[in-house]
Amino acid sequence: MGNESGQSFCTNAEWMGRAHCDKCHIRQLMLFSELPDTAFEHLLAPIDHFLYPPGSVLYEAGTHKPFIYSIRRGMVKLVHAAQDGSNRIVRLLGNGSAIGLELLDGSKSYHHTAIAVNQVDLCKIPVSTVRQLESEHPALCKHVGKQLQDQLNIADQWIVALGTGAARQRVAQLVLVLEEFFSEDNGAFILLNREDMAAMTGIAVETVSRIVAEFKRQKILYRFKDNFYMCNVAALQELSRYG
Amino acid sequence: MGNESGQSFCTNAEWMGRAHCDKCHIRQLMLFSELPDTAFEHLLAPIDHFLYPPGSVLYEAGTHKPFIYSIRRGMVKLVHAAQDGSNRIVRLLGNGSAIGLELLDGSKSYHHTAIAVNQVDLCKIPVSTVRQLESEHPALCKHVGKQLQDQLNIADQWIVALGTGAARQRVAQLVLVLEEFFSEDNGAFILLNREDMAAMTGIAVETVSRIVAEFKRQKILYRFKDNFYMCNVAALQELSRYG
DNA sequence: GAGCGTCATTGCGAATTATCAATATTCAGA
DNA sequence: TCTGAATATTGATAATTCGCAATGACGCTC
Repeated sequence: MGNESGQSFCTNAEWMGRAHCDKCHIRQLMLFSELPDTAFEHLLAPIDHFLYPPGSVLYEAGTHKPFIYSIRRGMVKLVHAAQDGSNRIVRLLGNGSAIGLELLDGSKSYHHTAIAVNQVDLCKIPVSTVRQLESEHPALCKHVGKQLQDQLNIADQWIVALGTGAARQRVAQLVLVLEEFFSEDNGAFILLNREDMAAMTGIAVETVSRIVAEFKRQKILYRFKDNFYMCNVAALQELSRYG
Repeated sequence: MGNESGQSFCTNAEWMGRAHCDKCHIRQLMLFSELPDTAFEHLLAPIDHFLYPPGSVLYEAGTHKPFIYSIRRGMVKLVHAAQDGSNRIVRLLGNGSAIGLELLDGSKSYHHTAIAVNQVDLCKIPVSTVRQLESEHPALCKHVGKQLQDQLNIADQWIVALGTGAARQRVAQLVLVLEEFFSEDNGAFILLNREDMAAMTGIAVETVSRIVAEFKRQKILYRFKDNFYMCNVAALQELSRYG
């Protein structure tokens, strides 16, 4: 159960400039979808746009910087660190998700540590800006609510799929989650390292490795290119149900 | 892992009359806290007030009735039923929590089955009423967001505390959760039955029973009265960390 | 291409947990 | 108080999973 996670604390984020929300080509996916272009004309604090390399720590649990983040592209893991040094991945979020929303609800600090899994492209939004926009555009409040509801759905799925059943079932479910939410256009997805997979399912690293290796031998899971994999969805669904 | 759950579908709810939100003595705890008394003057659809006996099914996953529920008193479990007949308890909610909020986000049906654990006193609020109030009082939207954030926090805690570690640790955490969130004024709390405890932790019923019995022998957990128990919090915290 | 560090895989014995079956306890009614 | 049904506890054994250590695979640098 213990995974020490030697995640290096590199925050060599590359600043990509001020965000131009009014011209953002993916705004319909983001937190500010449906706000009028004019909403961004009088912002008191700037929204910055960053590119983080894999492994970057976006923020740490217990700290407080007055920013929330909207993920344009890439995968972020929300990690809960236990006192004994082990850590559990609570949630995996991708394109269009907003993180750090607990700050909007009055929380003094972030509830998790957020770490970039691959290269992450995001906008860093001051809490004050969100509040300003919320007061001028009450509709934004609904979008925040929608984000929360989405994350609640993901958390529930996590509990049900990754927290129930034997190890083989959980790993099968995990691969299905990766396939469903994080596959690229070509249908391939990043297979996380075994340590992360263990931290997501609550299973020992070696056990995860054994099961993944088994899936590979059975050709249920196979490498597509680099660290991208593809899988036999039907076979995994069968496994996830009946072991 | 398989628990068939012979939960009887009894919905012998006792109607307690129309709710008078403007005079509700616990409104500050509820979804409509901080709305002015006048907010309730022109409601198009009525808010009803019910008392449900233990075991009542408030609603079932996949169905849709246009109501959300605000729990005034009592404990409700949100259950996810798997195809194989087993079921997992995703969340336990009590006084002041609102359930069925997924309907506000456009979901066509409830995401879980909601079952009263003990006697539950709640208000049944038409979705249309919430929408009406939201449009007249944008502040309500924030309260819905707060409810969602609260539930997300609970779900995260569930993942971390009840989904990680060995069986003994999980059961210890579960008892601590019951103690923290559901103890009465006298500090005692209902110890759920073993089947429910198993469905919350993802552990076999017999294993849960063994561990609970062990706790009782060690006087870490002891009966206070009827089905109310008290526990040694420090000892359980120790156990939850180091097995 | 050799050397090196990191991560994945595998073997193996120990510890934990599931599962089936039997026994005890509790609780609601009669 | 007695009785039967539902729950809880316990025993025994099989299956799974853990945890440690060894080995293998891969990428990177020199």
